[in-house]
Amino acid sequence: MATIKDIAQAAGVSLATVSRVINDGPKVGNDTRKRVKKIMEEMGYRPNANARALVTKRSASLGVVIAELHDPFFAMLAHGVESVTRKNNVQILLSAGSIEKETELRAIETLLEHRVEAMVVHSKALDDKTLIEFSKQVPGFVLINRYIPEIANRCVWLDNVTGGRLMAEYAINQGHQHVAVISSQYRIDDPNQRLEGVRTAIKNANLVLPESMIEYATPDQEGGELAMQNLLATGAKFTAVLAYNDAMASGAMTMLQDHGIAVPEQVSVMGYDDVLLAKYCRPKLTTLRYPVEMMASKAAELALKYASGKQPEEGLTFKYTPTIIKRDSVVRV
Amino acid sequence: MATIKDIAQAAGVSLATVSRVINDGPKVGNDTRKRVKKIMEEMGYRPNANARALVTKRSASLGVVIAELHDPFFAMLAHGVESVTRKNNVQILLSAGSIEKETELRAIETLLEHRVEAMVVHSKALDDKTLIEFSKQVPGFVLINRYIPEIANRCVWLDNVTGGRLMAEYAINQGHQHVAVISSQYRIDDPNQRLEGVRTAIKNANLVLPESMIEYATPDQEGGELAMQNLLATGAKFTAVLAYNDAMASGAMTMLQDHGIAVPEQVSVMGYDDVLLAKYCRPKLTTLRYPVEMMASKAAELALKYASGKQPEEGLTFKYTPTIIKRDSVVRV
DNA sequence: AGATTAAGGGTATACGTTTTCAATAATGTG
DNA sequence: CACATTATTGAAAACGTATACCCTTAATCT
Repeated sequence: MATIKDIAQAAGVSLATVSRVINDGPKVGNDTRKRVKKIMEEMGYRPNANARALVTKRSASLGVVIAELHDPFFAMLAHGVESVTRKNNVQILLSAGSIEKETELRAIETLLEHRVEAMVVHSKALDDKTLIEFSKQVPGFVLINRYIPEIANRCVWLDNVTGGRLMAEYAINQGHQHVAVISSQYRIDDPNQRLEGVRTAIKNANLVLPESMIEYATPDQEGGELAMQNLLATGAKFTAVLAYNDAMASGAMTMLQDHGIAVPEQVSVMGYDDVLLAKYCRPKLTTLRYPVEMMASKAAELALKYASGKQPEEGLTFKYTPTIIKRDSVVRV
Repeated sequence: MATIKDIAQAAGVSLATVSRVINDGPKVGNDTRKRVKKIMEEMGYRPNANARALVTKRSASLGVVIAELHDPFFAMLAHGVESVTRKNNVQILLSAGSIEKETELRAIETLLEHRVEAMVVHSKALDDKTLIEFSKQVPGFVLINRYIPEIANRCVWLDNVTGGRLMAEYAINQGHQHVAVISSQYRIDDPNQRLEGVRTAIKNANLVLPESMIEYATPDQEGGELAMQNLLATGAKFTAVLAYNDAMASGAMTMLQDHGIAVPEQVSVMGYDDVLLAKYCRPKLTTLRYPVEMMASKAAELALKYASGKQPEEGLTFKYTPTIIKRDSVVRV
């Protein structure tokens, strides 16, 4: 592969001149510029990004750490990031961390070895201290779907407590007095916060949520089915089910229908996240919209901004609040 | 950030020795090795991947070109690749090409600038010649979901013609004499090949497929709805619908149900790809399994293998054949 | 005892860029 | 025409790492 040196030789100029042409530098004559460009074209020259990153100490790439790509939620996240990196001619370096401490750590470290100065990180397994430490090493370090007070201005997150509250309030306003909850068995922040919001709303309405009306399972369709099966087995009475996410909601609906219980006529179901599947399943899911894609774009922009030297403002954070998307899985009683 | 030089100084050894320690090189005593390692740990040393790539001419990363991340199909593809790169300690460089010539080209070129020697490429917009040219420049160049005879040993692809045939044969074997087809309006290879297979099967069964029974639309749920609407509007009679993919099938089902037509009792529907949604929608979709994830892993392994110097065998190619997944959207008539 | 070898470690160069500084040529000014 | 600018170019150093080659020293062999 042709290097800058080859071009210089072929054009009869110095390395410096060629470099200036490549970077549209100012101090080069019009005729030489044209000549060099022509030769670059002919020889199929391609700048070496590694050499460039080495000397400039800037990598023109952004690191992304997510859990699992085949989860639609993360696919949307990645897409949100990609749309802004493409605009800015920045390359994406992708690492999956699968919500495991070891893996998340290695993912970030690999990115660090590549000297990316911008990073969008989705981490649930690492503790606050570790992440704060990383944020000191990487100017454009941004967390998504997580809030850490000490680095609030690097956090793009969803207000899950409010989300949970909105969800429950909506069900209650639709006349539901007996609600069941299907939560995730992984005790990371998100399910806890959503549950907390739900509890608050129920308390405010002077209703009760017995522990027996809460089922925990894996946050996917199978988990939703299983949780609903357990709920039905206990013989508990409820007219609405609030699920941790859309996949669980979908599973719950399937199980209800399999038991001859009509959704939403006999039992209403609510999801959370508004991923693709919410529109595809039947009945269409009433859910809470988590604007991941928008948030991911925001995070990427932020990361790029901070990376380019702009200092994060103090006392600022990027909080989003989910909104109810009314479809067909909830009905007034 | 500490460099090899700093470590050498702190440890009172030469650069070469430190480098040897880092790479588990042979010519260094046990005690020095330990001492250097300890100092590296203390100073938080991290090798600079760019410098390393520059001097070794190897990048320890694999480039991936796909269309759009938020399409579940590509999310699964990316996931398949990721699972093998993680095992091999290789980083993913991701570029989206959105099935546009310009964008796909830029995506590959950016990857080339990073000097990745392994690449898994999903390209539909670039012509054979261009891709063959690239394959000469990148030792580990592998195409996924595309077949080019000249570089057959670098192609991991699905036999779409056979897939289309299997699909139609299944419907016919279930007694369906009048089938409609919903295809993609984008005239890239895939829909054409699938359609070709369908046509063959119908001809073999001495049935006919009038052009009026084929509708073209965007390959998503909306497209499926629209296509079905058009089909219904013409008043055509059919008992089975073969869709280009699962999303279109799902849209078609929705529209049928909205018109009070029961699926599968009155009309059977078949999808293609077997993405997540096929299991989530109601009735569950009978579809053709496209083992993307497995194929993507294969492609990644191949790319890494070729990149490490192993020559591609002549006269070899990696063809996969889809299989029918029987669920609930097709019924015997 | 001298020669040979092996182990451990150091020196220096290369990888492909960018960028600072100095040098030259071209242009303008009085 | 002499001088001061300005525009264009070149030489060289630096970025952080790997490695081929050379130099010690001590151990082994004849």
